[in-house]
Amino acid sequence: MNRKAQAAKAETPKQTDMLLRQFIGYNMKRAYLQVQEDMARTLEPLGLRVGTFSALAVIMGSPGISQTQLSEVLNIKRSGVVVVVDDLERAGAVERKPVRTDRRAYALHVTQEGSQLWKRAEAAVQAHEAALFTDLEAPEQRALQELLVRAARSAKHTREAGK
Amino acid sequence: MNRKAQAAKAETPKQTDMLLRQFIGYNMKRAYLQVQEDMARTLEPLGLRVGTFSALAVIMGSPGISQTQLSEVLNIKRSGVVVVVDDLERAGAVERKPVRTDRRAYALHVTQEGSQLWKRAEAAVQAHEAALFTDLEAPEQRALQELLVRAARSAKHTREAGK
DNA sequence: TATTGTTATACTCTATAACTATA
DNA sequence: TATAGTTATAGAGTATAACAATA
Repeated sequence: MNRKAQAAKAETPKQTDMLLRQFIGYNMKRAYLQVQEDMARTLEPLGLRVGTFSALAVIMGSPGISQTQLSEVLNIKRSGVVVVVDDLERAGAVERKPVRTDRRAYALHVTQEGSQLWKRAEAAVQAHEAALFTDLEAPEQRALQELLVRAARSAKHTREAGK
Repeated sequence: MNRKAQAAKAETPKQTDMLLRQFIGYNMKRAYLQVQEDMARTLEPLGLRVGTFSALAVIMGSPGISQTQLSEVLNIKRSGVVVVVDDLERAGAVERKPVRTDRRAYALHVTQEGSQLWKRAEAAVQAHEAALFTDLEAPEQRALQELLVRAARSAKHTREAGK
């Protein structure tokens, strides 16, 4: 890229998206995409993607959970869970154990290897988020957390009420 | 779904994702996905998707913008812009006008029809966000807005510094 | 040589639908 | 009949790479 093009690029951020900035949804999208891209890069060296990282976390926190339950927590379809669990099982992080009371279902468990992987991944993401949000004071980060949770809940309620 | 399954589903929200809730990125994702789904439904009757809505807004705010500039604002590749602009042009909302000084480029302009479409879409999304976030007081909504903008900026700075 | 818009192609994530084996 | 997991397939959104026209 030549000097002229670089200069033009540097000038671009003069808010050509002014009409969009008024929308919470738009700002959510921009913030999310920024963060998610970095998240993926942080997890890659550990052999995880955002989806497998999330699944590993849920199975860690709820040993014995079924794939159907996992699909509800992660808000994806059962068919999508198969791929994610296949991936984690191939990596030796998770096991499908038979359920005595229901031979159709699997109980998902994190292996010892998976447990260690989780610890490393959790620490990596914690460190990464700490670095990522240095421009926000700790109370501001907590405020953001709370507002995001409440916004998601509000949106969910509104949708479910409007059926 | 029978009664037993419904009961099980109703019980599910006992925070099996506890280990994920600590991460801002996770809460951003959940909130964003909730909102984006509703956004898409709001725009559908107007013949718009989230991507074409955003592009229309930017072209409204920056008449004569080129496709390359648009790709930078929207954070997508030039090849992706072609599809979006094709869509808006087919709908009669946007025109590609030749640029005298550069015969390779197009200057994008919103037609009168497109301008009216934008007004309807803007009002629809405003109304929808107002309904969606009723659980948040107006000052909280503003605080969320500001924190999202700063979080995105912080993440961007961190990434660019870490090259 | 570099850039604009374009096309063709591929990849990721997710959804839908049909299937099996159990319940 | 209904459910758990699976498979095959398709769609949306985006990326990469190569191209013609123009700078």
